[in-house]
Amino acid sequence: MGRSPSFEKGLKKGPWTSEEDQKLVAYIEEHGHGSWRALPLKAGLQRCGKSCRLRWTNYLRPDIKRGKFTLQEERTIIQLHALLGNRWSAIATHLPKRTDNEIKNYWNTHLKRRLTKMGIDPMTHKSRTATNTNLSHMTQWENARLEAEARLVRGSRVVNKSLVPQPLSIDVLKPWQGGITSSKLSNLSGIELPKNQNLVENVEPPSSILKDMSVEDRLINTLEFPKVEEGTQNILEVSNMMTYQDNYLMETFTNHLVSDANNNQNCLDAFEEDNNYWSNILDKLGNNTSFSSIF
DNA sequence: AAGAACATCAACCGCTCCAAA
DNA sequence: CTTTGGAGCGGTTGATGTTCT
Repeated sequence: MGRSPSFEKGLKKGPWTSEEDQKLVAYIEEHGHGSWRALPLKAGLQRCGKSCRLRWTNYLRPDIKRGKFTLQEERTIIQLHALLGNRWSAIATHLPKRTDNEIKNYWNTHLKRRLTKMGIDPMTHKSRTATNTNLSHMTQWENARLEAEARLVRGSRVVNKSLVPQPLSIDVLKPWQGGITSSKLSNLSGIELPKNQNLVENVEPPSSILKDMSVEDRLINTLEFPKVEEGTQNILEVSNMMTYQDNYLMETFTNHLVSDANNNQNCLDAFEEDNNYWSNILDKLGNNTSFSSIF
């Protein structure tokens, strides 16, 4: 509901001059930015505070890395986009010294097009060829999860509606930033976890190790499938597990996409291995027919 | 050499979120 | 509880640069 800059008259727009840059940098280095709205007047700039903030955070800030994205950075962006969608600021927090604007531009001008050329839908990160059997399990997981959530919402099999699974995948990186606990996860997801719910403890990352790990390594090492004793799984557990598995599958798949970007078949072969891994786990759960049968 | 087409990216706009009054 | 306004986010634009014909 903030007042739009368009209400503010006589302010300069368009590209910044080096003189304006110098004024802004000099002011912030001496006083800090403080209130962005008040800054332009104090710094002697004919700009709105919003424009100043943008110029500083996206261009003038000293801790900004510019130039070509590395292969590692590209991998991270694709993986995080698969997990987080177009949440550029969230993605940027995992790419040191890169701004959300820069990542967004790079995605739109390079990565999106590259995935499209490879036959991958850049929004869903799934193959456009629906008949591709290598991806069938992913589709099953997603469909089954959505169906289950729909059922839960209708209340058909849930006693406590607070147990309706929330889209944990969206915020799945947040708990890793400070080590996950049951209460933290509850706060983040809105789910009130039952006391005998052991899933969270099973996916808790070793925080002492976690802090020194790259995002990629965290993904690989954190998304371990929790042990579930026969007969103890409930809708919430299974749905949460599926969310984590979706993320794991997407992560491994994008790894192969980027590292072997020119060879689709190799990507898919490698992905099949990962997919088989999860199929084996399903077998251990005693669900040999399909993912949907869990529900 | 010229201009059309395409690519890039800084910057803007409209919107939401959230803390403070 | 409601209102206000600052901060931040994501989508989009448009100026500029590069490649193609």
